[in-house]
Amino acid sequence: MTHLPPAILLMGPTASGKTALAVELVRRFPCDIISVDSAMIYRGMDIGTAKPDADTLRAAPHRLIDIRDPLENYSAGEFRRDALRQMREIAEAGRIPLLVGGTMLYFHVLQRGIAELPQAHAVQRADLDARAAREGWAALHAELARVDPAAAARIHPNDPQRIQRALEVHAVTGKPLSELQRGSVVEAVPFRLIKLALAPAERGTLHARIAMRFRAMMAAGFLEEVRSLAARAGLTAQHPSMRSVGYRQLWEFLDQGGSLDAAVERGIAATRQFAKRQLTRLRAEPDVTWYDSDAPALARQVGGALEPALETRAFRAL
RNA sequence: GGCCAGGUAGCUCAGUUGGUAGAGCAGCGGACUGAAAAUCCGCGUGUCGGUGGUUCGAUUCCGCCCCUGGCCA
Repeated sequence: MTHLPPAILLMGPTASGKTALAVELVRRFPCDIISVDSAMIYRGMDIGTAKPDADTLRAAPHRLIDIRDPLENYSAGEFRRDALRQMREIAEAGRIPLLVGGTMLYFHVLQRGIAELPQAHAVQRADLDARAAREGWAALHAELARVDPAAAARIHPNDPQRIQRALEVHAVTGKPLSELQRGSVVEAVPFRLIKLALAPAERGTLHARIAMRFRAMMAAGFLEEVRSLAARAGLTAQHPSMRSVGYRQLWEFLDQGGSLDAAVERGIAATRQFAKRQLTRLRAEPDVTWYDSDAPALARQVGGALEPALETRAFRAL
Protein backbone atom coordinates (compact mmCIF):
# COMPACT_ATOMS: atom_id res chain seq x y z
CA MET A 1 0.00 0.00 0.00
CA THR A 2 2.59 2.52 1.05
CA HIS A 3 4.68 1.65 -2.00
CA LEU A 4 2.15 3.53 -4.10
CA PRO A 5 3.25 7.04 -5.04
CA PRO A 6 1.34 9.85 -3.32
CA ALA A 7 -1.10 12.21 -5.00
CA ILE A 8 -2.88 15.16 -3.40
CA LEU A 9 -6.52 15.97 -4.08
CA LEU A 10 -7.41 19.56 -3.17
CA MET A 11 -11.17 19.96 -3.34
CA GLY A 12 -13.49 22.79 -2.41
CA PRO A 13 -16.40 24.94 -3.49
CA THR A 14 -15.94 27.79 -5.91
CA ALA A 15 -14.30 30.92 -4.44
CA SER A 16 -12.82 29.06 -1.49
CA GLY A 17 -9.21 29.94 -2.35
CA LYS A 18 -8.07 26.63 -3.86
CA THR A 19 -5.85 28.17 -6.53
CA ALA A 20 -3.96 30.40 -4.11
CA LEU A 21 -3.29 27.50 -1.78
CA ALA A 22 -2.21 25.24 -4.65
CA VAL A 23 0.29 27.83 -5.83
CA GLU A 24 1.73 28.01 -2.31
CA LEU A 25 2.03 24.22 -2.15
CA VAL A 26 3.82 24.15 -5.51
CA ARG A 27 6.36 26.63 -4.16
CA ARG A 28 7.08 24.41 -1.17
CA PHE A 29 6.75 20.84 -2.45
CA PRO A 30 7.77 19.02 -5.65
CA CYS A 31 4.17 19.13 -6.96
CA ASP A 32 2.69 19.58 -10.40
CA ILE A 33 -0.90 20.80 -10.69
CA ILE A 34 -3.68 19.07 -12.60
CA SER A 35 -6.85 21.15 -12.87
CA VAL A 36 -10.10 19.34 -12.01
CA ASP A 37 -12.48 21.88 -13.48
CA SER A 38 -15.05 21.32 -16.20
CA ALA A 39 -15.11 25.00 -17.21
CA MET A 40 -11.42 25.91 -17.17
CA ILE A 41 -10.89 23.33 -19.91
CA TYR A 42 -12.25 25.89 -22.38
CA ARG A 43 -9.98 28.29 -24.21
CA GLY A 44 -11.16 31.89 -24.14
CA MET A 45 -13.16 31.38 -20.96
CA ASP A 46 -10.74 33.02 -18.58
CA ILE A 47 -12.35 35.74 -16.48
CA GLY A 48 -15.62 33.99 -15.69
CA THR A 49 -13.96 30.71 -14.74
CA ALA A 50 -11.45 32.48 -12.46
CA LYS A 51 -8.69 30.83 -14.43
CA PRO A 52 -5.24 31.61 -13.00
CA ASP A 53 -3.57 34.48 -14.86
CA ALA A 54 -0.46 34.15 -17.04
CA ASP A 55 1.99 35.01 -14.25
CA THR A 56 0.45 32.45 -11.94
CA LEU A 57 0.51 29.81 -14.65
CA ARG A 58 4.21 30.49 -15.28
CA ALA A 59 4.96 29.99 -11.60
CA ALA A 60 2.57 27.07 -11.20
CA PRO A 61 1.64 25.41 -14.50
CA HIS A 62 -1.82 23.78 -14.58
CA ARG A 63 -2.48 20.74 -16.73
CA LEU A 64 -5.93 20.16 -18.27
CA ILE A 65 -6.85 23.78 -18.73
CA ASP A 66 -7.39 25.27 -22.22
CA ILE A 67 -7.74 21.81 -23.78
CA ARG A 68 -11.06 22.40 -25.56
CA ASP A 69 -12.73 24.98 -27.76
CA PRO A 70 -16.04 26.31 -26.34
CA LEU A 71 -17.78 24.66 -29.30
CA GLU A 72 -16.57 21.25 -28.15
CA ASN A 73 -17.71 18.90 -25.41
CA TYR A 74 -15.76 17.12 -22.73
CA SER A 75 -16.80 14.41 -20.35
CA ALA A 76 -16.12 12.72 -17.05
CA GLY A 77 -14.84 9.66 -18.89
CA GLU A 78 -12.35 11.69 -20.87
CA PHE A 79 -11.27 13.46 -17.72
CA ARG A 80 -10.50 10.20 -15.97
CA ARG A 81 -8.36 9.01 -18.86
CA ASP A 82 -6.58 12.37 -19.23
CA ALA A 83 -5.99 12.85 -15.52
CA LEU A 84 -4.58 9.34 -15.00
CA ARG A 85 -2.18 9.87 -17.88
CA GLN A 86 -1.00 13.18 -16.41
CA MET A 87 -0.66 11.66 -12.95
CA ARG A 88 1.52 8.84 -14.27
CA GLU A 89 3.65 11.28 -16.20
CA ILE A 90 4.21 13.48 -13.15
CA ALA A 91 4.99 10.51 -10.90
CA GLU A 92 7.45 9.09 -13.42
CA ALA A 93 9.28 12.41 -13.31
CA GLY A 94 9.66 11.85 -9.57
CA ARG A 95 7.14 14.54 -8.65
CA ILE A 96 3.77 14.59 -6.90
CA PRO A 97 0.47 15.16 -8.72
CA LEU A 98 -1.64 17.88 -7.08
CA LEU A 99 -5.20 17.72 -8.38
CA VAL A 100 -7.03 20.97 -7.71
CA GLY A 101 -10.59 21.88 -8.51
CA GLY A 102 -14.27 21.87 -7.78
CA THR A 103 -15.77 19.47 -10.29
CA MET A 104 -16.80 16.80 -7.85
CA LEU A 105 -18.00 14.32 -10.48
CA TYR A 106 -14.49 14.29 -11.90
CA PHE A 107 -12.97 13.55 -8.50
CA HIS A 108 -15.61 10.86 -8.09
CA VAL A 109 -14.91 8.97 -11.32
CA LEU A 110 -11.17 9.40 -10.89
CA GLN A 111 -11.33 7.57 -7.57
CA ARG A 112 -14.08 5.08 -8.24
CA GLY A 113 -13.95 4.45 -11.96
CA ILE A 114 -16.61 4.79 -14.61
CA ALA A 115 -18.49 2.28 -16.73
CA GLU A 116 -17.53 1.45 -20.30
CA LEU A 117 -20.18 3.51 -22.12
CA PRO A 118 -20.51 5.09 -25.54
CA GLN A 119 -19.72 8.77 -25.97
CA ALA A 120 -22.39 11.40 -26.49
CA HIS A 121 -24.13 10.84 -29.82
CA ALA A 122 -25.16 14.16 -31.38
CA VAL A 123 -27.62 12.67 -33.90
CA GLN A 124 -29.39 10.55 -31.29
CA ARG A 125 -29.63 13.52 -28.94
CA ALA A 126 -31.09 15.78 -31.60
CA ASP A 127 -33.57 13.05 -32.46
CA LEU A 128 -34.61 12.61 -28.82
CA ASP A 129 -34.92 16.39 -28.36
CA ALA A 130 -37.26 16.53 -31.36
CA ARG A 131 -39.35 13.68 -30.02
CA ALA A 132 -39.51 15.28 -26.58
CA ALA A 133 -40.77 18.50 -28.16
CA ARG A 134 -43.59 16.55 -29.86
CA GLU A 135 -44.48 13.93 -27.24
CA GLY A 136 -43.10 15.34 -24.00
CA TRP A 137 -40.44 13.85 -21.70
CA ALA A 138 -43.09 11.86 -19.83
CA ALA A 139 -43.62 9.76 -22.96
CA LEU A 140 -39.88 9.18 -23.29
CA HIS A 141 -39.64 8.23 -19.63
CA ALA A 142 -42.42 5.69 -20.26
CA GLU A 143 -40.45 4.31 -23.18
CA LEU A 144 -37.38 4.03 -20.95
CA ALA A 145 -39.50 2.07 -18.47
CA ARG A 146 -40.09 -0.50 -21.25
CA VAL A 147 -36.48 -0.86 -22.47
CA ASP A 148 -34.68 -0.30 -19.15
CA PRO A 149 -36.98 -0.56 -16.12
CA ALA A 150 -34.11 -0.34 -13.65
CA ALA A 151 -32.88 2.96 -15.08
CA ALA A 152 -36.42 4.34 -15.33
CA ALA A 153 -36.97 3.56 -11.66
CA ARG A 154 -33.89 5.54 -10.69
CA ILE A 155 -34.38 8.47 -13.06
CA HIS A 156 -37.08 10.98 -12.18
CA PRO A 157 -39.65 11.64 -14.96
CA ASN A 158 -38.78 15.36 -14.77
CA ASP A 159 -35.08 14.80 -15.43
CA PRO A 160 -34.73 15.20 -19.21
CA GLN A 161 -30.95 15.03 -19.26
CA ARG A 162 -30.78 11.57 -17.68
CA ILE A 163 -33.78 10.21 -19.60
CA GLN A 164 -32.10 11.30 -22.80
CA ARG A 165 -28.76 9.77 -21.88
CA ALA A 166 -30.33 6.43 -20.95
CA LEU A 167 -32.31 6.23 -24.19
CA GLU A 168 -29.29 7.34 -26.18
CA VAL A 169 -27.13 4.58 -24.70
CA HIS A 170 -29.85 2.03 -25.41
CA ALA A 171 -30.25 3.20 -29.01
CA VAL A 172 -26.51 3.15 -29.68
CA THR A 173 -25.63 -0.14 -27.97
CA GLY A 174 -28.92 -2.03 -27.96
CA LYS A 175 -28.32 -2.66 -24.27
CA PRO A 176 -29.88 -1.06 -21.18
CA LEU A 177 -27.78 1.59 -19.49
CA SER A 178 -28.38 -0.02 -16.10
CA GLU A 179 -26.90 -3.29 -17.36
CA LEU A 180 -23.80 -1.60 -18.77
CA GLN A 181 -23.30 0.28 -15.50
CA ARG A 182 -23.47 -2.93 -13.50
CA GLY A 183 -20.58 -4.27 -15.53
CA SER A 184 -18.52 -1.22 -14.63
CA VAL A 185 -14.95 -2.04 -13.68
CA VAL A 186 -13.90 -0.17 -10.58
CA GLU A 187 -10.19 0.17 -11.15
CA ALA A 188 -8.21 1.28 -8.18
CA VAL A 189 -6.23 4.46 -8.72
CA PRO A 190 -2.56 3.46 -8.50
CA PHE A 191 -1.79 6.26 -6.08
CA ARG A 192 -1.93 6.87 -2.36
CA LEU A 193 -4.49 9.70 -2.22
CA ILE A 194 -4.20 12.52 0.29
CA LYS A 195 -7.54 14.29 0.29
CA LEU A 196 -7.92 17.91 1.39
CA ALA A 197 -11.06 20.04 1.44
CA LEU A 198 -10.94 23.82 1.60
CA ALA A 199 -13.96 25.96 2.50
CA PRO A 200 -14.84 28.92 4.70
CA ALA A 201 -16.10 27.85 8.11
CA GLU A 202 -19.31 29.88 7.69
CA ARG A 203 -21.67 29.74 4.74
CA GLY A 204 -22.19 33.50 4.94
CA THR A 205 -18.47 34.03 4.45
CA LEU A 206 -18.54 31.91 1.32
CA HIS A 207 -21.50 33.90 0.00
CA ALA A 208 -19.64 37.16 0.60
CA ARG A 209 -16.54 35.84 -1.21
CA ILE A 210 -18.68 34.72 -4.13
CA ALA A 211 -20.37 38.13 -4.51
CA MET A 212 -17.09 39.98 -4.21
CA ARG A 213 -15.39 37.79 -6.77
CA PHE A 214 -18.25 38.01 -9.26
CA ARG A 215 -18.18 41.81 -9.06
CA ALA A 216 -14.40 41.75 -9.51
CA MET A 217 -14.91 39.61 -12.62
CA MET A 218 -17.34 42.21 -13.97
CA ALA A 219 -14.77 44.94 -13.33
CA ALA A 220 -12.16 42.83 -15.12
CA GLY A 221 -14.22 42.61 -18.31
CA PHE A 222 -16.36 39.48 -17.89
CA LEU A 223 -19.18 41.00 -19.96
CA GLU A 224 -16.79 41.71 -22.83
CA GLU A 225 -15.51 38.14 -22.65
CA VAL A 226 -19.06 36.81 -22.99
CA ARG A 227 -19.83 39.33 -25.74
CA SER A 228 -16.96 38.07 -27.85
CA LEU A 229 -17.99 34.44 -27.25
CA ALA A 230 -21.57 35.29 -28.22
CA ALA A 231 -20.24 36.76 -31.46
CA ARG A 232 -18.61 33.46 -32.44
CA ALA A 233 -20.25 31.68 -35.35
CA GLY A 234 -22.01 28.51 -34.28
CA LEU A 235 -21.69 29.00 -30.54
CA THR A 236 -25.09 29.00 -28.82
CA ALA A 237 -26.58 29.23 -25.36
CA GLN A 238 -27.19 25.47 -25.60
CA HIS A 239 -23.51 24.53 -25.70
CA PRO A 240 -22.30 23.06 -22.40
CA SER A 241 -19.58 25.73 -22.21
CA MET A 242 -22.15 28.52 -22.34
CA ARG A 243 -24.36 26.93 -19.70
CA SER A 244 -21.65 27.56 -17.12
CA VAL A 245 -22.43 29.73 -14.14
CA GLY A 246 -22.13 33.41 -14.99
CA TYR A 247 -21.75 32.87 -18.72
CA ARG A 248 -25.36 31.74 -18.96
CA GLN A 249 -26.72 34.79 -17.12
CA LEU A 250 -24.60 37.30 -19.05
CA TRP A 251 -25.48 35.63 -22.36
CA GLU A 252 -29.17 36.02 -21.43
CA PHE A 253 -28.58 39.69 -20.69
CA LEU A 254 -26.87 40.25 -24.06
CA ASP A 255 -29.55 38.23 -25.84
CA GLN A 256 -32.70 39.43 -24.12
CA GLY A 257 -31.71 42.76 -22.58
CA GLY A 258 -33.05 43.86 -19.23
CA SER A 259 -31.04 45.14 -16.33
CA LEU A 260 -27.34 44.31 -16.10
CA ASP A 261 -27.49 44.60 -12.31
CA ALA A 262 -30.25 42.00 -12.24
CA ALA A 263 -28.21 39.69 -14.49
CA VAL A 264 -25.22 40.05 -12.17
CA GLU A 265 -27.41 39.23 -9.16
CA ARG A 266 -28.72 36.13 -10.95
CA GLY A 267 -25.16 35.13 -11.75
CA ILE A 268 -24.14 35.50 -8.12
CA ALA A 269 -27.16 33.45 -6.97
CA ALA A 270 -26.34 30.73 -9.50
CA THR A 271 -22.80 30.64 -8.14
CA ARG A 272 -24.08 30.25 -4.57
CA GLN A 273 -26.31 27.38 -5.67
CA PHE A 274 -23.40 25.76 -7.46
CA ALA A 275 -21.23 26.04 -4.35
CA LYS A 276 -23.98 24.43 -2.28
CA ARG A 277 -24.09 21.42 -4.63
CA GLN A 278 -20.32 21.12 -4.44
CA LEU A 279 -20.48 21.11 -0.63
CA THR A 280 -23.17 18.43 -0.66
CA ARG A 281 -20.79 16.13 -2.53
CA LEU A 282 -17.77 17.14 -0.54
CA ARG A 283 -19.48 16.23 2.75
CA ALA A 284 -20.12 12.74 1.40
CA GLU A 285 -16.45 12.27 0.45
CA PRO A 286 -14.64 9.89 2.83
CA ASP A 287 -11.18 10.38 4.33
CA VAL A 288 -11.03 14.12 3.80
CA THR A 289 -9.13 16.58 5.98
CA TRP A 290 -10.95 19.89 6.12
CA TYR A 291 -9.31 23.32 6.25
CA ASP A 292 -10.86 26.74 6.82
CA SER A 293 -10.25 29.10 3.89
CA ASP A 294 -9.76 31.98 6.31
CA ALA A 295 -7.42 30.26 8.72
CA PRO A 296 -4.36 32.38 9.48
CA ALA A 297 -1.19 30.89 8.00
CA LEU A 298 -3.27 28.41 6.02
CA ALA A 299 -0.42 27.36 3.72
CA ARG A 300 1.84 26.71 6.68
CA GLN A 301 -0.86 24.66 8.38
CA VAL A 302 -1.54 22.53 5.30
CA GLY A 303 2.13 22.23 4.47
CA GLY A 304 2.93 21.07 7.96
CA ALA A 305 0.30 18.35 7.76
CA LEU A 306 1.49 17.33 4.33
CA GLU A 307 5.17 16.93 5.09
CA PRO A 308 4.91 13.62 7.02
CA ALA A 309 2.21 12.31 4.69
CA LEU A 310 4.41 12.93 1.66
CA GLU A 311 7.53 11.66 3.38
CA THR A 312 9.20 14.60 1.72
CA ARG A 313 10.88 17.67 3.12
CA ALA A 314 9.43 20.90 1.86
CA PHE A 315 11.68 22.84 -0.49
CA ARG A 316 11.27 25.92 1.61
CA ALA A 317 11.16 26.32 5.33
CA LEU A 318 7.68 26.38 6.71
C1' G B 1 -50.24 70.37 7.05
C1' G B 2 -54.59 67.99 3.88
C1' C B 3 -56.14 64.02 0.55
C1' C B 4 -55.14 59.26 -1.74
C1' A B 5 -52.58 54.48 -2.09
C1' G B 6 -49.71 51.09 0.46
C1' G B 7 -47.20 48.53 5.04
C1' U B 8 -48.20 40.27 5.00
C1' A B 9 -41.66 35.29 4.52
C1' G B 10 -34.85 37.65 3.18
C1' C B 11 -37.18 40.17 -1.76
C1' U B 12 -41.57 41.03 -5.08
C1' C B 13 -46.48 40.25 -4.14
C1' A B 14 -51.37 37.30 -3.53
C1' G B 15 -55.11 36.25 0.15
C1' U B 16 -58.44 35.80 4.32
C1' U B 17 -67.30 37.91 3.00
C1' G B 18 -63.74 37.57 10.94
C1' G B 19 -61.74 31.00 12.64
C1' U B 20 -53.60 32.91 13.43
C1' A B 21 -51.85 32.77 5.81
C1' G B 22 -49.34 31.10 0.24
C1' A B 23 -46.95 31.84 -4.67
C1' G B 24 -42.48 33.16 -7.49
C1' C B 25 -37.48 34.34 -6.55
C1' A B 26 -33.73 33.90 -2.73
C1' G B 27 -32.31 30.27 1.15
C1' C B 28 -31.59 25.19 3.29
C1' G B 29 -31.05 19.67 2.76
C1' G B 30 -30.45 15.70 -0.79
C1' A B 31 -29.64 12.81 -5.52
C1' C B 32 -25.95 12.24 -9.17
C1' U B 33 -21.75 7.19 -14.42
C1' G B 34 -19.25 10.74 -21.32
C1' A B 35 -23.37 18.13 -20.61
C1' A B 36 -21.74 17.79 -13.96
C1' A B 37 -20.31 25.40 -13.36
C1' A B 38 -25.10 20.27 -15.95
C1' U B 39 -29.77 18.03 -14.65
C1' C B 40 -33.26 16.83 -10.99
C1' C B 41 -35.91 15.88 -6.00
C1' G B 42 -37.58 17.61 -1.16
C1' C B 43 -38.35 21.60 2.71
C1' G B 44 -42.13 27.66 4.16
C1' U B 45 -38.25 29.94 7.26
C1' G B 46 -44.05 34.80 9.43
C1' U B 47 -45.52 39.27 16.31
C1' C B 48 -49.77 39.73 8.72
C1' G B 49 -46.38 48.04 10.94
C1' G B 50 -47.77 49.50 16.37
C1' U B 51 -51.49 50.25 19.90
C1' G B 52 -56.52 50.53 21.82
C1' G B 53 -61.65 49.02 20.71
C1' U B 54 -65.87 45.76 18.86
C1' U B 55 -66.18 40.26 19.02
C1' C B 56 -66.42 33.69 21.70
C1' G B 57 -62.40 34.80 18.25
C1' A B 58 -59.07 40.38 14.69
C1' U B 59 -53.92 39.70 10.07
C1' U B 60 -59.09 40.82 8.26
C1' C B 61 -63.91 45.58 10.94
C1' C B 62 -63.39 50.62 13.68
C1' G B 63 -60.26 54.64 16.21
C1' C B 64 -55.54 56.68 17.07
C1' C B 65 -50.26 56.54 16.13
C1' C B 66 -45.78 55.33 13.13
C1' C B 67 -43.45 54.47 8.28
C1' U B 68 -43.21 54.64 2.64
C1' G B 69 -44.85 56.58 -2.14
C1' G B 70 -47.94 59.99 -4.97
C1' C B 71 -51.03 64.34 -5.51
C1' C B 72 -52.51 69.11 -3.36
C1' A B 73 -50.88 73.05 -0.36
